[in-house]
Amino acid sequence: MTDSAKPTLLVVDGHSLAYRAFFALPVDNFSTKDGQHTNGIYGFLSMLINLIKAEKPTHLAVAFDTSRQSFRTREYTEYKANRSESPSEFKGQIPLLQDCLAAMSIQVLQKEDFEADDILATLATQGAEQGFDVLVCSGDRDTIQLVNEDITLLYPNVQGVSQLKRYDRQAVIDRYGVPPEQYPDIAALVGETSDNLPGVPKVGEKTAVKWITQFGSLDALLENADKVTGVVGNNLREHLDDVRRNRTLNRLLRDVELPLTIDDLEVQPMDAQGVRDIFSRLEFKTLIPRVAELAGIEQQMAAVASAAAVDAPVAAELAPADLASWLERSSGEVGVTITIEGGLPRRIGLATAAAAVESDWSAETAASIQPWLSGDAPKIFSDAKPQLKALARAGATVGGLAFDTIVAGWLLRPSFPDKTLADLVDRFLDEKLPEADPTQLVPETEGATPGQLSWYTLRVTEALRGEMEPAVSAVLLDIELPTLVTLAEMELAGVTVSHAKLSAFSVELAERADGIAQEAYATIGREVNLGSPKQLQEVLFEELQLPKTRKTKTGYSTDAAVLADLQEQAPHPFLDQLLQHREATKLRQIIESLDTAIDADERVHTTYVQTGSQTGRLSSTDPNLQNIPVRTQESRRIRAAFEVGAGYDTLLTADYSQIEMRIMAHLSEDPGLIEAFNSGEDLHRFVGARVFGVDPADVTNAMRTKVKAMSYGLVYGLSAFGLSKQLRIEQAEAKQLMMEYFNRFGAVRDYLRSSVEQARIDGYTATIFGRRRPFPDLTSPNRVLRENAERAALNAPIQGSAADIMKIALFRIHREFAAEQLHSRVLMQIHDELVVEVADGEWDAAERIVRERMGDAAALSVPLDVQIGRGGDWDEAAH
DNA sequence: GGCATAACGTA
DNA sequence: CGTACGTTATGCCC
Repeated sequence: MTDSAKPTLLVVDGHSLAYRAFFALPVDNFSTKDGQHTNGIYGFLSMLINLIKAEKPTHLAVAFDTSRQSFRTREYTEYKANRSESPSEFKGQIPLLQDCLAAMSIQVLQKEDFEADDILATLATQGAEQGFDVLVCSGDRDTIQLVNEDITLLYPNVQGVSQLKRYDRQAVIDRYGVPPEQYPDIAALVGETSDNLPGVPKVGEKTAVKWITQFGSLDALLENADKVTGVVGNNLREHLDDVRRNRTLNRLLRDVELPLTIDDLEVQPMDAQGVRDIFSRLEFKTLIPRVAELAGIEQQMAAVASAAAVDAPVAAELAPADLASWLERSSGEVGVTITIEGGLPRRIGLATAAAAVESDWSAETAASIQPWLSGDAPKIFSDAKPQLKALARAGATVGGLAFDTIVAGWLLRPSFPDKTLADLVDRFLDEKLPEADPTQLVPETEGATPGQLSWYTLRVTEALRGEMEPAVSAVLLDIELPTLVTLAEMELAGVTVSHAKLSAFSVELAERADGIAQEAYATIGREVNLGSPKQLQEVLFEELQLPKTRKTKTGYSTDAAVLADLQEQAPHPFLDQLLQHREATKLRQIIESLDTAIDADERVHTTYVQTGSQTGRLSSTDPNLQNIPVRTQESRRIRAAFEVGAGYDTLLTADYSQIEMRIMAHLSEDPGLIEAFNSGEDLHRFVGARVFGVDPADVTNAMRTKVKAMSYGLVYGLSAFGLSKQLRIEQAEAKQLMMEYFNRFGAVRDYLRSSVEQARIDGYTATIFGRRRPFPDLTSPNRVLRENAERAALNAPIQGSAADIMKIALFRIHREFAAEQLHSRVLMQIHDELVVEVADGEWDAAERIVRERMGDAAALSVPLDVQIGRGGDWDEAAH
């Protein structure tokens, strides 16, 4: 412990200690949900808090390096030249760490051209002169030279930064055999690999100490180098200049000009609000109380917390008529919450920043607020779609949708599982939304009421807006919210599915599956569960002794690709029977799930999950209408069960052809690819002609298949390995194909490379319209993680831009149908395809609107080609 | 009932 | 060792 009569100055090397923490703590456990790595920050702060608690410094500073360049690199260009660039996950943490220190009112020092250790040396020297007990905390051994009666070094041990070893003068002598001021002499002789400073070959600490002790000083040793015998003596004589250089470079400067004095380092009260804000942002929940305790600011912290966690206002229960007058008196945006029971509105809660009101939903309520609800007055929801649907069922329409917290939260962090307002309150306000405990019959805690939920919705909105870049905000307002309204109506509309067609097919398939199963049992001489991969493995690899296949977590794969391979290597009738059985049962499953989803109106109402993907695509559940089979002739019988509904004339399908390749052409500006799309020639034929150097007319089917696989693979970040597997060709041939392809379409390769590089720099990808997707793993040292991220980052702008374009087309079609007072309506979206139910006499108008709005949804450097089909059912309408 | 896994359907 | 999804049955857990 330090002498309590003397003030204590603690100076810390922020860079070296945070760097150690970075490698000591697993990055996976220390990342915010949006992917910001915090292990270095956390480790450093944790250490610093412990240090302050133990040492109680009166004065404190943390020094950082400014860059790798310093006066030392100018003197000796090789200095530290062997160090690899510090990982960008680490670099990004330094500014955040400095923000934390600023909030904790701790002085941060850095100076161009000097290293952190020079600043430490200067401060320590000044502090000692001014009568301080000085503690230097650094992970750099050069700071050993600073130790004297007044200056103690705290040096992290190998495990990390949690344990600091205390070096006073005696401890240095005990450990290194020389007093601190002579340690740089030892280091100069031995050299410092991490600084790229070679020493005398074969000379380690032992020899160096022996020499210094024997000759008394480094200078004396160098003058008498001829007296040193043996191989090491020769080595010494040959490396005198290296030693002198090392000694020059490892001397820390003690007279760096600094913009402040030791007095300025006096420990200051922390900014409780600031600490809370930045620590919350970094999700340092446990550090907050530790800092608070340290600073003696529990009270302030608690005050800040409770000031932030304002209790929701008690929502006043209003009579229906009073809702309208309350709304008239309110101004600005209103938070809206509709609770739903049996698909219909049950209660409504409204809130402004100042107050909340609520009411049961009734005909009177509806009448009272309908003018406001359907008008342009701005309304903010959390997960608006089900609420809009419930209102619509009750005959109420909503205008002026200004924000949706769930959709906004997803746009900011598409990888998050935030699906409820409670999640967002937790994450963005760092508060708990009051929730009734569902496990208790009589809950101790009351859940928030609709009015209060609306109030929280407004507060979360404010927090979300604070984080939204204008471009992302534009995606919300210009794409997502109009899409949301459209999706609500599509879900309400549903699509007619013929139970009769499905059940007939299902029976056929069931009979066939049974028949195949019996044959299969006969083949292998026993009954197994053909749906159990586990039992199949026994049959295939033990009983039938077929060659082992691709490994899975639990054994060997029995998937279709593997079974097809096996059939070639070691043909066996069981394999084909199994494949056929799978096909029949799979189709039957899909039919059954579809059939049970048919509602009383004979229609299937899927739910489109607007926040269901990381790229911007929709997903579809209950049932999933985006994976209805289409590949085989037989499976299209399922599509044939999707029929035009009563009161309508026909189905229209419209799909974008090769939209992702077109986006690729646009983004890469590849002249060849752009020409391909402008030429009117079949894309793959055109590309094949270029790649194989033949006339388009002479492109064979095999050639076309290959370039088609290549083109599509590009969008997914394919490898030669993957391509060879897909096409069942040699890897060398796949490699050759890729080379030829890129020779002809070089800009495509350039674009793909540069787009991943840009994402690595930015930390996210962006679509043409500004939708972002973060990719923290692009700089991961873990190769698997990094390469997975690279492929996903390659694909995200392309898939995402296609999704943006389809959404824009979709809601514009929806709006134009309404504007032209058509009864026709969009029913389904399958990523690049729309299915429209066309009313009597509206074909021409509907076809024109769909074609035009899909065609002009985005202005790319190539046209957007739209294929349209017509028929009484989905299969017929396909073209 | 809840969970992970393998398999497979779509764009 | 090609992206993005959702659903199903099995097999295991409690």
